[in-house]
Amino acid sequence: MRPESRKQEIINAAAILFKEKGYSAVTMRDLAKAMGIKAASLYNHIQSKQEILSTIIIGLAEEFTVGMNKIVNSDENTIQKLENIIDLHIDVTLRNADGLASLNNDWMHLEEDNLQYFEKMRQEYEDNFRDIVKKGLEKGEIKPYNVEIMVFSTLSTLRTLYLWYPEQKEIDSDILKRDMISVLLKGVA
Amino acid sequence: MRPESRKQEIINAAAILFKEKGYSAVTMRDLAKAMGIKAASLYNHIQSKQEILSTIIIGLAEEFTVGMNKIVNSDENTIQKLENIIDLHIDVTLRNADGLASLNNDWMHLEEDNLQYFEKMRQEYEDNFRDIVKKGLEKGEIKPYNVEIMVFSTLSTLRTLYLWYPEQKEIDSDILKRDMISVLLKGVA
DNA sequence: GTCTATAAGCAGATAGAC
DNA sequence: GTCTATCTGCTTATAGAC
Repeated sequence: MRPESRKQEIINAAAILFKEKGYSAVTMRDLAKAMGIKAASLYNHIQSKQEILSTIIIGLAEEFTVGMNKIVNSDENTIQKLENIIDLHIDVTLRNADGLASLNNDWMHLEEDNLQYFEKMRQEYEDNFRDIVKKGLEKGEIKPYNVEIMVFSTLSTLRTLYLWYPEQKEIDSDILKRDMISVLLKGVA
Repeated sequence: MRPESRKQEIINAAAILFKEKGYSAVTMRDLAKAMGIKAASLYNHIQSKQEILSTIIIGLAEEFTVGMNKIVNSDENTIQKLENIIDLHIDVTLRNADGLASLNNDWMHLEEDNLQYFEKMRQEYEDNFRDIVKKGLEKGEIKPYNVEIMVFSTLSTLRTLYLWYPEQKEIDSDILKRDMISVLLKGVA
């Protein structure tokens, strides 16, 4: 383990608490107790509770934005692009499952500019996803079901991985990727 | 519209607010404002904020428990059982999408007995789902992928329907059921 | 059934000592 | 970098008038 800055330690501890109870239900006193210090001491490292939340969420949202842009601009076919999106979500989940809880459930507690910035990134991510599916449908690379249903179904599974994967330590990440791709693309029946 | 009791009106208004900001971030003053009265007046109809939450969540959890028990005890094959589970989730979502937000995101704020009761129902629901998939796999009715991945993937899509379906008013509920069954059981590729 | 007034406690955050 | 002490405002909930 490489040493982390005190600020990053606080953010990591906060992400765990936010995952358990949600941003609004976690107090600075809860967070301080988890760090083994008093609440006032936290403010020597961070500016506000809000700064912790925005650091967690915006960083992750930017990772997804960068990853999706690479996939969209590649010249692979539709199925390969969908596989790469699944890969992207699994990779981010393995690296920061706790933070993804905040991104999924507490983004609405972002303030001002960060809220707008986040919503813009999320909208663009979904639009990119939808375009990939639409083009695949036009080219006959995927089945002619309702586009919104396919996008929603896949995305909601990938977005909820953070809740489930940490419990499944016995599943190797390569098997996870392979079976997740199979289940989402080819179904279970 | 049949007339609703004032208590039920309050619970419905609360479910909408809980969906938007989460249980902890919604104050009794917020709820009172939504109802057009003062916060103190709410207590003439309900005992506590906690009572509102448990009424929303426990009622829905019991609906899922009853529905799942019927499916488990039927003599249909695995694919039909999975279709019936999809049906169950779509039906409950159409009837009370707002309440499902609390069930999914705010169950951890239940207290004492209700928390234990909820967790027991959720565990049994997941166990029943897993058993259906396992038996289908043994009988060769579904594909030999990792059981946990299939259960998680399907269940996370169904659990997140509440976020997405209210936005998709142009999709007929029969088309939703048909394509949802196709996408989850047969995949998109 | 709704109101005003208010209790009792907890929230995020700051000041200043060590 | 952490502490104690404290401010200010907001939280759920109650009491009692109308």
